[in-house]
Amino acid sequence: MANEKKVLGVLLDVNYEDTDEFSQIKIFVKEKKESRWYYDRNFPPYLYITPINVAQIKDLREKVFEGTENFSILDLVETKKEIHGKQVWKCSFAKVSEIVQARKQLNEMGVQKFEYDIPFTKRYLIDKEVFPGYVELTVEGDEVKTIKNVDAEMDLVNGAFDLETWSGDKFEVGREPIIMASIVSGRKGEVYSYDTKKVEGLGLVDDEEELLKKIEEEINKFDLIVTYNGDNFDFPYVKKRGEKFKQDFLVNGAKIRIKRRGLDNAAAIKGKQHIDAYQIMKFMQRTGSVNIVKLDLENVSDKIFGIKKEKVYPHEINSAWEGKNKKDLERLVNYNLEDSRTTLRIAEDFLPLFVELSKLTSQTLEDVTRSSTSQKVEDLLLKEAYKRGTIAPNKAHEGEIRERLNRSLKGAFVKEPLAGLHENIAVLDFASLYPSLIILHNISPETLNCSHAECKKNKSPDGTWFCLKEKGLVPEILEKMLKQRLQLKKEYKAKKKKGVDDKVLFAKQWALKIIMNSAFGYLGYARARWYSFEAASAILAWARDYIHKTIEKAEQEGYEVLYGDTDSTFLLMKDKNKKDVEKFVDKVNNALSGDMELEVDGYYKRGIFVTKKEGGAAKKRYALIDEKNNLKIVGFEYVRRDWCNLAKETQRRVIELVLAEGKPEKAVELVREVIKELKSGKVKKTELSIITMLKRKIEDYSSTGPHVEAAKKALAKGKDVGVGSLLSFIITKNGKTISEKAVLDEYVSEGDYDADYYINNQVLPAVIKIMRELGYTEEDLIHGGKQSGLGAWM
DNA sequence: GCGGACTGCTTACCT
DNA sequence: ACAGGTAAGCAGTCCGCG
Repeated sequence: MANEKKVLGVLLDVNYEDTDEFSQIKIFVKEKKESRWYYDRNFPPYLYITPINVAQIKDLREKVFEGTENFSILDLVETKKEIHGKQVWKCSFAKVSEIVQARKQLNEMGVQKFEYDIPFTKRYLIDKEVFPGYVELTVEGDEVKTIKNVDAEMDLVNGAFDLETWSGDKFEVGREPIIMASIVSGRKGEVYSYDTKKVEGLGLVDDEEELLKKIEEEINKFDLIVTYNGDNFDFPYVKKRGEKFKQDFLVNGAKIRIKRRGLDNAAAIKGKQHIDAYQIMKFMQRTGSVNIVKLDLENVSDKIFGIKKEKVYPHEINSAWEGKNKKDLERLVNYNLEDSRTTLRIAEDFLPLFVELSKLTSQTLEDVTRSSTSQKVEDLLLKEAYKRGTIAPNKAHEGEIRERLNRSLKGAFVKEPLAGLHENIAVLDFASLYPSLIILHNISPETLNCSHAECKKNKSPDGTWFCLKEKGLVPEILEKMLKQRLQLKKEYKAKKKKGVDDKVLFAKQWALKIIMNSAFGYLGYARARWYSFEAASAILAWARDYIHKTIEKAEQEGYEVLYGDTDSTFLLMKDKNKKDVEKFVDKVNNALSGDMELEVDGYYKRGIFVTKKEGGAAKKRYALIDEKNNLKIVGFEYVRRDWCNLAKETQRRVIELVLAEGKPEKAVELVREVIKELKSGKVKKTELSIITMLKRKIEDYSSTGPHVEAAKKALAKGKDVGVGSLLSFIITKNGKTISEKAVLDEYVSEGDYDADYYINNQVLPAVIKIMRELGYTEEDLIHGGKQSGLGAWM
């Protein structure tokens, strides 16, 4: 074509808009010199149907084609695809809205429909087999003719902003003025305000309206705009304040859209990507990649970057801004700036991971930083299913979901440990157990109980079997991913040896790991398109089988098996050494298929398992120490946020004294010191706070524990405690029951705590379970018994 | 009327 | 709003106790 030209740039955003006649895809591409929208007017929305017979097709054509309904079918063509043994037809429409209309009509006609609820922009990326990132386009004017990804580094401008607002007596988005804002990009950082004093590093503008304009101007320069909770705070705030001044806050020439996303909001900006770093942190927390008690910027900065950050509390903001005290104003300016800096840093640290997740799932960064792991798995499956030419299963209706939820899966096997102190422990585990099982046994919804007699060889311990002739969708994808990840890990290690820490390589393998590890959960997730009770159940049955057999073999080799959970086996080495253990692992692996691999997770010189309250040894709770004296504490109070710091820290030190030094007498001494300290009334609030999440609305609790009662009291004082908030409370002296005594720590004065509670319900229980295994009783801890050693008694 | 045993509800953890 | 398995605290109730 004469007017065709090639364009290289970064595909940043995908949208669509309606003309009078049709819906058109528009994509935002950042080129070297300019950024602009291109349109694809040759991609109509569509769905699939399986008509019952020829008459029905004719009927569809006649009745519907001519627009006798409030929609018209653009095209109705036969495809080579099949579902449930029926021929599939592709039915296209001019507008997205017509699909919604047609769905009703098709229901009435009794025509089965598929893939009718895939968002149009998602559909586009799937069908074009393209993901957000570097692309090469051929265009004619503003029209996209072809699009494909090319391998190149993205060159985007990232920037963060953060608002400070006047702190009124009621917290409501947009209610009070914005009084300060910081904007950071690269090393550059600026803070703006008005109506206040001049201090170092603070730029002054005329008024709030000017401040809004300034923010608008600055963030328009960015491709990726980063905030911390901008979905629910910063963006809705500037939007509301803009409306108040009858001056819409515009980014890229468009208003900010606050979209509903499940139970949450998301602030979307056309042609740019809004990255909410708080959503990133929540995702990292959910997937267990980080474990931070509270996800405020101070904690995140400290725990992720090791940088302490000073907080300015809401009640300090107003007077600081008024500027009576220059120091306070400077503190506020610095706080505002550091919030943006930390925010940008979080985004830049984790963005490589999300870029890779975006490539895998073909979703924009905006989506991939906000979607759940199950959504990511589903996006990947939709994409890969399209490539294979298979039709995606429909989403289940509520009734079906309820039925699915009624069936519960039998889970993994957990061996009851041997309680007590143990020496020389080897921990073995299966590498990526569930993905390996899925690949090895070709477990997928569509390979279940196939009709070939010979596939019954591949029978799971719970009786179902999986096809051996055709590779299933899920195992096919996982196999590719597993191989790729192994390769990436190898490359990463090789580079690291040369002193290069390749963050992109690391992110690539990390993204694969996250998706692979979620595949099993996805199959058992009631709302999944590819839900399969039988597949999930078979995976678990095989997993139980493998760990049982591993334990059995170890015992045959003369090991005593201390403990095991799901994919791990703890061996007592006794007279055996590391070489023996490795030999045993090799032997097991030789008997296994190549897809399965048992590995040595680590060797530990000592470890402790404890006795449960009601007798028997506690599962999922233990502590280990290796040759280098690294402590690994699992499941105990120490790792739980709903125990106070004092109890947790005392427990850690007791474990350390017992495992590293073998000095229980010192532990007794320590505990007695702590008790004395508690009795003195001098222990600080920060040591006594217990953190518990309010998981539902207050009125929905049938049993109100301490955190609920503390929330009630706070609510009465006008504090906003909503579902999902982390409550930090203290057991005070006032009240009868523990719940009555519970008060949020911000309302408690230093020294007002129930020492008996903290001794008997926090410190002692956390510590006695360890000491009991060494023969100590609660009495010994309180009164300092056994200091002279056991010998004196015996 | 009191204390221990037990139950149900609740949360956070492990793999 | 990915799965099940697990421990344990707290509130409330039951039970036995002349």
